[in-house]
Parts: sequence; structure tokens; C-alpha cells
Amino acid sequence: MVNIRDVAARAAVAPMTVSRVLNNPDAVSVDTRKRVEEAIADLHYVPNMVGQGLRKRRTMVLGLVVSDITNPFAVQQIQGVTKAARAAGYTVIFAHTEHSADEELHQLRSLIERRVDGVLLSPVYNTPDSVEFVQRQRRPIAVLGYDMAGLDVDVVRCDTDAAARSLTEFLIDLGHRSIAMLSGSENIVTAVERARGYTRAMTEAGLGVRITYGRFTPESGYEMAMSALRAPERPTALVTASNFIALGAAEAASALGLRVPEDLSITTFDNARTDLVHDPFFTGIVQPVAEMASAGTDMVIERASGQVAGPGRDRIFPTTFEVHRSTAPPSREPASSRAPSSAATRRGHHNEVKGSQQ
Amino acid sequence: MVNIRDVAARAAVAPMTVSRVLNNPDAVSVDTRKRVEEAIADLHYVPNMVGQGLRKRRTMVLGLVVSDITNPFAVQQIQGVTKAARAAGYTVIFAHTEHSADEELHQLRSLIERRVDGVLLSPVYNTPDSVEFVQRQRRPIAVLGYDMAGLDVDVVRCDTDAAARSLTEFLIDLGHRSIAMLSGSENIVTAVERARGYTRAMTEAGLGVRITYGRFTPESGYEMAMSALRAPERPTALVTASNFIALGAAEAASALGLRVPEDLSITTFDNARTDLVHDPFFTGIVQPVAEMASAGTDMVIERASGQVAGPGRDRIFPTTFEVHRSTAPPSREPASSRAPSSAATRRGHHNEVKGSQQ
DNA sequence: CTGTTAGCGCATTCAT
DNA sequence: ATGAATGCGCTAACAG
Repeated sequence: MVNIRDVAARAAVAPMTVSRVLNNPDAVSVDTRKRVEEAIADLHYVPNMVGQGLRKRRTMVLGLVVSDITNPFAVQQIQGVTKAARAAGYTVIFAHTEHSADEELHQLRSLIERRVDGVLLSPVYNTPDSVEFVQRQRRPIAVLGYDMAGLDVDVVRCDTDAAARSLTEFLIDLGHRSIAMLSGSENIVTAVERARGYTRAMTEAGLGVRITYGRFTPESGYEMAMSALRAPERPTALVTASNFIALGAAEAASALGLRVPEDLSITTFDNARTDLVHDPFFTGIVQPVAEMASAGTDMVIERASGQVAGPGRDRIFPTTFEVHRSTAPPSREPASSRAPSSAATRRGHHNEVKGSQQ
Repeated sequence: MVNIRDVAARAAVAPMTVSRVLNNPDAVSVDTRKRVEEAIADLHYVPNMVGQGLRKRRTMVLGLVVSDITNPFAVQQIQGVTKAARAAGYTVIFAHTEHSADEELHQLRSLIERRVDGVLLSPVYNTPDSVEFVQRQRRPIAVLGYDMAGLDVDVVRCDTDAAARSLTEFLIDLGHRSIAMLSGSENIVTAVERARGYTRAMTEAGLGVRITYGRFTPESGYEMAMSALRAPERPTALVTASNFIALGAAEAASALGLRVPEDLSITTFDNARTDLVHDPFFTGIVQPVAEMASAGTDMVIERASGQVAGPGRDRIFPTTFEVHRSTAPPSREPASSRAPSSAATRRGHHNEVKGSQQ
């Protein structure tokens, strides 16, 4: 391919002058600049950033590692990262790990080999290995999603514990007393955190806790809901740890002849953004995923370009609690108590956005 | 960062020996190899592929450019490409263009600057500019999606024209006579091709053609369906050019009090794969998107590694026609004729897979 | 089996 | 305002 010397030769200047035209045009006289630009156009010259990267020790490439690309969540992360990266002139190498910690390390290594200027990681687990690997290679990294216990690293996340509590408390306020939690894999932090928030809210209200751990899929949601709803004292409401689980649970309810929300209320996390869905159904928590990913990308770029140094920052974004059509006070017969007064005020507030928290 | 000379010094060998340990271990004695490997581990050395890329003139990076990442389609493309790339040791730079031809060229240029070894393009339009730009830079490229009239380039696609015909003919066989087509933007080839297949089938059957061009979104589908269904002679069936349009059309039908399929049959393209959906609703065409993307990636890699040269290949994948619950013979009153015999055999064959074509 | 030389494309540094 | 020398990290080609 044509290189900077070819251009220089054609314009009858030194390669250095061509370089200046590209990187610092004002330092070149208008005359020679014009000549060089013509040569560039004539030869269809495209600068080689591999050479540049070697010399400048910057590749202008960022790495993004997500767990599961089939999750709409990941798509929003990709959008957020590429948007922020593009705005700063970076491109993005994309990798996904299919929930495997080994694959995560493998992909990160591959990114380091390519000498990306920084890494965005939506991690499988919150073990320190991945972050420490990248940091040992002196590349900035930001974690998307959750706290990395005790690590000195930039983090962008929501207060999931509080969000889970508010979902649960909302159901309790509606009058529900028998509320089950359907979560994801016990190995995944978000699954555990969300279950923990549920547990706290239930315990504080003096109610019994019922948690099932499965996977973040509709199938798993279906199965978990099936066994939960067939249990002796059938719950009148479910807290699910993801939209996929909620979908499966709704199917299960329908298969059992239960109407949502009349016979069963369902709440969920990771709701799709309202502006993407015509007629949202599930009451649940919405995270500003794309914005969070953009913010994380900015943090990484700040460090890569030397604008920021020092200790890791922990940026917590507000979640939104949206009330839609999947929740209602419990019906009379199976519930152990009536709907309390606080629920009455909310009854009928369909599609109301309760607002943000934290 | 630690480089190959640091490792060499620590192992008391020449840098070349370290290089050999990494690239051709058998050419090094067991003894020295062990020493070098220790040094690598001690120093946490990760080879610099930027330097390697400059020297070998191969980056082991591929570029993937898709139009719209919010389309589940794009996700399958990403999966297919990353899978094939990873299997061959390549990583993938990902870019999306939001349906802008300018942005497409811009992203391609950025990929060329990074000296990717090859490009996968799911193009906005089938104009030659993008392909020609990449080819002029002597990088292999494969086009995902549709034919590039007269260009000498690797293409991976389906026979969309035939697929559109078969959708339409299926409806005609069911007994429908008044069938409208809701398509995407007239600027986008797939939209036009799908409309063309519909037109041919209708014309051959001696039926009138009604085509609306809009966008590939639920909102647009809703609007197009609304005006189509309010027209004087209301159609008894719709052919939609994408799943998004079909969703909007179904909403519109529901808003007008029409039942699907009793009062209105709907068929679609770009159906999600059956194994991803619990209880598929739409009768329509399914493309093996991920497999196509993988195949395109293999084609690019074959050229990048010199295994293949010569003229562009046109690889056409079979589509699958899945009959689900959104289609039925027309009801008696508004239709001009009864359901013919051929439709009777299909009536009730819900969730049947009709098989593949071409 | 191991080492030396040289250069991939570019930009920093210094000189003019 | 422009150019020459040098080296970023690595490996092909050759030498021993």
C-alpha cells in the first residue's frame, strides 16, 4: 500500500512534511500543503495508524468486553461505548465472553496484545483477576455494571440493592405478603445483589423470603415460576431479576391460568427503555445503560489521554422505577390480608413513572 | 510496557530467540525455550501486535460495519462474524452507521487506517462506493445481505425476491385476493427487492398491487397498516418487509378491532429464529443470518491469508418459510372469493415449517 | 540452534 | 518553514 514516502516523493517534499500536513497543517506553508494534499488525493493515500501507533504509543482503539450479546442490555452498552468513543476519535474492538470467566481473560489478553488505549469491561463475575490483569499492563479500564470490592478502578453502576428494595417495597405497599424472588445464576453478582435487596425489604417487613436462583433466560424464568407458583402457599407477586426471567414467568402464569396482574403481580429489572416499546407491560427498574456505558468510556479516555490520574472513581447512576400493567393489589381470597391504604393511592396509576432514586 | 528486548535480556538470549519461542517454538532448544518462557512469565510480557503488524503487514483484525445495531439482525451478524473470526485468531473492530451512507464511508476509512486485514460490510445501499473504496486499498471485503450489481466482490445473501414471492403466493393460495405490501425505505435495496417479489407474485396471479414504503420500525408499520386498513377496499392480508413492521401492523390491526389471523393475515421477513422465541406468532421468512455472517467472514479470511484469490463469489443461502399463527384463509364477508382447495390442506398446520427454498 | 542486520510506517527531536 | 536522523516493537532473511 502507498505510504508516507510515496506521497512525499510525489509532492517533492520530505516525509516529515507530509506528516505535518496530516497532524499539524498550520505548520506548513499554504503552497506545499496544497501540493501534499494533491499527492494524497492522487495516490488515495490513507495514513497507516499501525505505524503511527507504534511511534506514538497510542492506537486510538478501545476494547469493549461484554458477557452476552444476545441481551438487549449489551446492545445498549455497545451503543453507549461506540458513541462516546467515536466522539473522541477512537474505534472500538468488540468482544463477548458468553458468561465465561476464562474467555473474559482470554479476550482481555487479546485486547492488550493489540495495545488498545483502554478497556470497557462488563464483567462476568466481580473477581479481581480481569481488572488486575489489565491494570498490570498499565491500561486504563472501567467496569460497567457493579462494584469491584476494594479494587482501585473506575466503576459505573446503579444502586441495584436499593432498586431491588424499592421493587419489593412497592409490592408490599400494594398489599402483597407472599412475594417470591426469581433470580439469575448465583455466580453472577447482579443476581445476588438483586436477591439481597429483596431479602432486606422482606425481612424488614417481617415477611418470609423465597428465592430461586436460575439463569437470566425466559426458559429459566418459566421453570422457576412454574415451581414457585405450584408451591403450597402460592405467592401473589414475583420479583424477577431480569426482563428475560419476567417474560418466562408471565408465560408460566398464563400456562397455569393465572392472570397478570389480577392473580399475580410481576416486577422486573432490566426493563427495556420505554421509548423503545410501544406499550410497556412490566412494572420494573430501568437503568440508563447507554448513558452509563458512555460515561465509562469517557472515564477511560480521560485516563488514556492523561487528562485524569489518581484513584478509581465510583459513579452511581440513578435508576427509574416505572409502573406499568403487570402489578396490582392482591386479590382477596388467597392473600392473608387486605390491600393497605398506601396501595390504594397507587391503584390505577398505570404507566406512571415513579421517578428516579439515588 | 515490557518489550521483547526486556525479555531477551532477562533470558540472556537475542530478541530473535524470544520471537521464535512465540511464533515457532520448535525451532528453539528445550532449554532456552524454558528460560525464555520463564522470563515471559516473570515480566508479564504480552507481545505487541502493533509492532508485529507493522512488520508482518497483518494486523489480525477484521472490521465489521453494520447499519443498525438495534436490529436483532445486526446482533446475529455480530455473533456470526466474531465466532468465525475468533476461530481463526482474528479480533473484530465493530462499527455501525445508523443507515447513513456517509457514515459508512467514514467508518470504512477508519478501518483502513487501522489496516484491518479484511472487512465485512452489511451495507446501507448497494451503491458501489463503499466496496470500491475498500478494494482500492487492496483489502478483502465481503458484503452481507444483497447483491452488488456488477461488482467483483464476495457476497453472502439470500434469494429475497423468491422469498417474497413465496410469502405472497402462500397468501394467494390461502384464498386472499386483496393483499397489501408494507415495506421499508425506498432507498434500501432489501425494501425494494421484497416489494418486487410481492409485485411479481401478485401480477402473475392477476391481482392488484398495493405497496407502501415507510421505514423498518414498528411505528412506521403501525402507520402504514393504519392507512392500508382504512382504505376503501380493506386488504385481508399483509406482506411486511420486516419483523418490526409486522409488529406495528399487528398493533394497528388490534387498534382497529381486527383479529389476526381471523380478520387479517400478516406475513413477514426477518423473523426471529424459532429457537429464540417461546411461541412464535408470525408466519414468515427466516434467514440464517449468523451462518451467513460466518461464511462471509471465512471468505474474507481466506483472501486475507492468501488461500483464495480470483473473482468474487456469490453465495446464496436458503431461507426457511415458517408457518405460524398470523395467517389463515380470509373470512367470508369481505373477501371476493372462497378459500381454494390448496389452502384447505394448509389450514390448521400451525407452527409447521414449510421448508427451505433455493 | 542462535544471533545480526535491516526495515515495516510513522513522528519526535534537533538542525537548518 | 522544511528536512535528516533516529527509534517505536517486531520479524524476514541471512550468517554462523
